[in-house]
Amino acid sequence: MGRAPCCDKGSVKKGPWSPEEDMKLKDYIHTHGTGGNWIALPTKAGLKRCGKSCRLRWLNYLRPNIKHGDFSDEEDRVICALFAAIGSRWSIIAAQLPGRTDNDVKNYWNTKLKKKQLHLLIAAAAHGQQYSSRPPEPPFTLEHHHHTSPTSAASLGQLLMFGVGGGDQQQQYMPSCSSVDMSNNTSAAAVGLQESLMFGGLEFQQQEEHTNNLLSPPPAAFGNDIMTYEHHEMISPSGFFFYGDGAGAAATQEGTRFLY
DNA sequence: AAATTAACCAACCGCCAAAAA
DNA sequence: CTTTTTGGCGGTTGGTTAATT
Repeated sequence: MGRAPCCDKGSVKKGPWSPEEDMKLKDYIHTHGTGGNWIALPTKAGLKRCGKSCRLRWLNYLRPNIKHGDFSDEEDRVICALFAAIGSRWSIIAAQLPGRTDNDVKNYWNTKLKKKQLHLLIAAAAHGQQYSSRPPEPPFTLEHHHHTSPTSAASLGQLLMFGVGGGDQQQQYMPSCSSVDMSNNTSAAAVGLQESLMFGGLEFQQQEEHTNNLLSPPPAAFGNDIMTYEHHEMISPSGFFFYGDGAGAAATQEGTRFLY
């Protein structure tokens, strides 16, 4: 038996929000706040909506200082770099972009940026050049609230990025600490890894099983040295080929191999 | 001009973890 | 300590608009 639904599906309205509903929600929150209880809020606000729906509407659209419209080049770079480092942790990525929501960033990545980056990669391949995308200027901070798995794509990225240069081994593999300050890591190696992981991140996300293989044996068996990862390979269903050669992961397509 | 396809994005769904009971 | 509730997250869907045939 599954969990009880958070609200009566039959009596709540679904679909797009009307201006009237928006007004009701806005007015209520402006005068009463959220009250720390989204489930109870719609009833109090006179809305026939699920609490989760209200929360989403408020966070993604109605709350103040939401930025809509085109993303800047700098925002592109932040998204790409963070995606490479931590994967599809949209809430964390969005937290680095004032006024942007996780939904917004996610949509932007899935519909535009992913393709844009792919085209850049292919264009670079056609000219026999190394792909280059300047990472964002440090410092920015990664708040890490939800630790998933030490072998997840996110952890892989963090491990590779933050593990360079030694440090506490447990923290490298279990990045459940409250924050990781990237300004502490300005080594050329880290920047190179950040760039080279960019396209690995694209597919690593969907390849947890493969990633687990990539990272075996288990973390406890590894030292601080990133070179431990050399010569692990994987192939994604999309045809991209990933491998770690000790200098970072790389992506190839249609027989073209990039070396960093 | 109409039909079809692609792109975009708001919103929903289900899962997970933390908090509360 | 266990169970239930809630908030938050990421993946996905479906409606709308734009572009193409």
